[in-house]
Amino acid sequence: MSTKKKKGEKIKIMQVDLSLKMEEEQKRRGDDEHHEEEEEEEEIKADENDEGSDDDDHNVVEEDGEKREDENNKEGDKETKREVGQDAKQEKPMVDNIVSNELCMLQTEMDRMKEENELLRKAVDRTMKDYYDLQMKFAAVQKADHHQQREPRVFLSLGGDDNREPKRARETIEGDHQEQAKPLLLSNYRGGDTKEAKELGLSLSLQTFEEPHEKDSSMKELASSWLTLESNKLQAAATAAELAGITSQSINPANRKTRVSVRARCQGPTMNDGCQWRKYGQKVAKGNPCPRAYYRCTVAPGCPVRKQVQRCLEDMSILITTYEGTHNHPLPVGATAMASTTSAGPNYMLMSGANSSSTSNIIPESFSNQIHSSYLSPYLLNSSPNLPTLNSFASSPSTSGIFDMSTNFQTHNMKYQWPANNPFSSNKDEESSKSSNLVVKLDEIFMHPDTFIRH
DNA sequence: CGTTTTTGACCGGCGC
DNA sequence: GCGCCGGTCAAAAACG
Ligand SMILES: [Zn+2]
Repeated sequence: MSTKKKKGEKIKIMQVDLSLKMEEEQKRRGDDEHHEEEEEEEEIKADENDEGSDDDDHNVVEEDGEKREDENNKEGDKETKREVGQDAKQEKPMVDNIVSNELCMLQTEMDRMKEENELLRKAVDRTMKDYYDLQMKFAAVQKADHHQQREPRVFLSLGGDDNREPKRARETIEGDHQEQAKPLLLSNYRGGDTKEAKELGLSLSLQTFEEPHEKDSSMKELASSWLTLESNKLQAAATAAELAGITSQSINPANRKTRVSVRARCQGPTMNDGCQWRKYGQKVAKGNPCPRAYYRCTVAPGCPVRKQVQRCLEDMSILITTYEGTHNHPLPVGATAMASTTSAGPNYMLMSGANSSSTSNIIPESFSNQIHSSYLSPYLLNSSPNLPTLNSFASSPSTSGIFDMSTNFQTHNMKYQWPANNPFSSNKDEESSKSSNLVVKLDEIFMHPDTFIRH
């Protein structure tokens, strides 16, 4: 394959590193007011996770609800304030003064916070806009000089062979990411040395292969982007991407192949992404003792989408799944976002800076096993499907931050063991609980992670 | 009995 | 041209 790519096909890898610090910052500040109260609950939950880790669904649902409440809290502030005020009035005169003083202070404080919050929010919006503009420009530039690759890197998403060179590249590149990702989300992150930090991401990579003769035409339409949004927006984004992908499909039927490779911790032979697949072949790859399995989408008769699944040879618990092509049909309800990722290909290319080829995309097992993406989910549709802007749920380091399910890494001894129950230690769970909340925002797309990948 | 998996044959690209 | 290799086909087997 590698040879193929080198020669016959041109691969453009565009990497946009989006860290959106602003957003994160804002988020943190904005949410802190509420999180402080909830942190305890979260931790408790984390503990629960420790013991019975298999009730992912359950937890997710709960946490999801929680999360929404959390979001609502901002609006609820006013009410809260008033209520407090009323309460104060009912207090005895003695205390009254003190209380009212405190109240005033608190109120002013709150107002201040609100203002700040708004400012930050605006900042975020601005940033997003800017980013989008940049993205567009980038696309334009890409158009213009697609012959001179900016950061052309050839990588393969699968196969033992491609782990060599790309790996280096990834490491260097990811070095940057880590530094960003770490501060961003993992404030409590402790495990980290570089290697581990690498895993921070749930990054998804997409490659576009252009048929030689189609280079020019297809190139024009291609824009690769990484975007990160607030996690709840991610859904919308994903959906948008899906929809976009589908529509564009009809217009522009797969004249280019997209590839998405996903790494997930998964014990089963394949991860259940909600799509229907028929196995049509199996081969042992050269460098890897583990056989590679080839599947074809059977959801619709003529669907060209294929996927290949192979265990990572470095860590057998990791399953590398590479999706290729674009579905010619809507995905079934309950299909994984991953499975649909390819549909985003035509419009948005996601590239993991880290270049997927080797390690960038890792999704916790539970995650990979039960992600529903709900194509056409009402929730998703609500969120604002038309933003042209968007992002891919599966993108970059920043996203990875968002999904940050990666935080935890432990010893290296856990190869081959990915216990049904949470194998990891407590502090990790702390983190995971937090991240799970984040993840939950993506609810239908991602599920609460119970295991994590480390490398 | 229809569908999926298994598995060796087959094919095309590529390097030598 | 030959052999290697990744990928696919398809007949047979397994499955439900
Ligand atoms: Zn399909």
